[in-house]
Amino acid sequence: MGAPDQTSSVANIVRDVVLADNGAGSFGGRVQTRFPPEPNGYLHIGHGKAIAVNFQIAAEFGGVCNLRFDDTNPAAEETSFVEAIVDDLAWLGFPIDGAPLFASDYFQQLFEWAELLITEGLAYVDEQDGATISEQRGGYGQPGVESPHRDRPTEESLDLFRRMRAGEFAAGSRVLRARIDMQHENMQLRDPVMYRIVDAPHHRTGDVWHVYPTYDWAHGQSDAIEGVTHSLCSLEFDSHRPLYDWFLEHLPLPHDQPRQTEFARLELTHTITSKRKLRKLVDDGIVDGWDDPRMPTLRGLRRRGYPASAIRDFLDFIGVSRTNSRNEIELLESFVRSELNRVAQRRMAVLRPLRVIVTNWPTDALGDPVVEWVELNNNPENPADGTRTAPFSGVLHIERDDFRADPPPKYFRLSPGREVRLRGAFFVTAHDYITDEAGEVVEVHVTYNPETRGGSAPDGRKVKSTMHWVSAAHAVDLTAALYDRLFTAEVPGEATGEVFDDLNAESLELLTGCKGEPALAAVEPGEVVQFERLGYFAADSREHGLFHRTVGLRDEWANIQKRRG
RNA sequence: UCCGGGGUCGUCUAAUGGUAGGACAGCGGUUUUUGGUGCCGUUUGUAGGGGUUCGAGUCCUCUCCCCGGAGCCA
Repeated sequence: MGAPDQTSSVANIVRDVVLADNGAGSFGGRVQTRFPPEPNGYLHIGHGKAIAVNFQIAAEFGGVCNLRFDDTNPAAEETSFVEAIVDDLAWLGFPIDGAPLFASDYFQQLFEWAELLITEGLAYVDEQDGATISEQRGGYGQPGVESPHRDRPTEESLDLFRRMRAGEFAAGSRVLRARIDMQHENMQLRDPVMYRIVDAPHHRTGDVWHVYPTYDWAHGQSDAIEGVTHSLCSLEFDSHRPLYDWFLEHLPLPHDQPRQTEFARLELTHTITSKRKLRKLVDDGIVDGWDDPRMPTLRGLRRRGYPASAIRDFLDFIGVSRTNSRNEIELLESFVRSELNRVAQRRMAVLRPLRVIVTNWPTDALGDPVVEWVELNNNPENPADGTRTAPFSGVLHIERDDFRADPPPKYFRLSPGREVRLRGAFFVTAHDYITDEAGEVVEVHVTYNPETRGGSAPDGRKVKSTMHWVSAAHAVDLTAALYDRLFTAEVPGEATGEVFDDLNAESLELLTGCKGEPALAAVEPGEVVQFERLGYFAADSREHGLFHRTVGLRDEWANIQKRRG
């Protein structure tokens, strides 16, 4: 028996509600959900959770999940976002069936239902300005004040509302309000606005409409029109639920009345999930765009080299609850590492080269160092990935960190007198090194042992360290852009945006002069390789020779150093 | 201030009123031609006080703390 399975594909809170409904015979046992983004930006990791929950709960209960764009505010919405969202959904692994749905397709129905509410005395046109309405709403524990237009004849409201639609009035001059209860303890029920006049053209309906429904008036109604049974949303809509229900209870619905259930949204440490802030990064040119590998957008993560399957596994694992929480980015990274460890090809590269001369390496008739090709595993985790060969010669580069003239305790890499293995090649022993005026080591001299070709000694003796290397004459220069956790910094500033404001182009850490073995040419755009001992890097899908750090490797030596202070 | 929602290891998340478990993070080993991977072990938790019960994370009660709500945003 293994460990109990705690990675339920659908979280308890949501499943329990569905199960209870099914048990009670609600919705005739039918389950239908929807993912309702507003097309005013790109999807990010936070949306991923909503996507996973909605699509998976539908799948688990044999239902469908619609992609419906909540395009009720023409101000910031664009068709390009619609296309990108459909695309990102497919990449994440939740391709939609056919064309997406739009709240804007229901504008006419919504309008007619609004007329119905007016007729029944449940809605009225208010012509006070926003500030006045807001003031009259009162405050927490404070009474509200009824609008002077609240009791106007229904015929008058109907007439005004139709003229609002026709564009007779200026934006902001009139709104349609639900007539509920100005003394309600829940502010959402104090005569909420259903329609406002907006002059901007809509990305789909153009200038046909001059009034647009608010979220509250559009969302539940759209759910009802589509036959959604379970409308899953985040915690901040909790106080909207009574309003969601109120509207639906007063309408002649074509299906059973949908039920709204709230759960906590996904937050991650070191990660900005505010669309507003992400947009600012793009608008201010601090990042290249929405797909900049430093962005937590799905396309950013994609370009950074995060496998979609790893994101899905993570989303699946964290579950859903009503507890406000913030997951550690390390947990996501562990899923990324685990997938990449399985599939990523291994390559050798050095970021900060240190020249190594093999003093006893043979030369040919012309006096040039001999070149020998050695065989290396592409991925020890998967022998089926085969081997490759790399050229070895008398002048090499190793990582600067891999040599210490004066090694501290527990340092197993190269140092004077110490024998180490150069991966797949030979054992070498350092016997000398050269420093510059500043005392920096600039060159190390080693001797190799011809008996150890392939990396093992005939006498079976062990070495404590195996190091990666590249042949200086054969190495290719890469520009490895190491975007690490940028928008990031711990919580205090993150929530308020202070850290965000500190960001600038200089924050970018760019390392150049990276040397890599020729086999790198075989890396396809977008493909992720593991540079041994350095981490996982994604070859950029657009710019040749550019690599993004996907995620680092666990580094025990770094931990040892950290502990020593 | 009023209403609503929450509070289980450091972080997330489990536990028909019946042994508080898992993952990540940490720590210590071990294996290893990556200080990677794997494997083994291990530290740490029910916000607090009362109560009901043979037995409470779970039920009752009081207190404390956190989050959300007064857009013509979603």
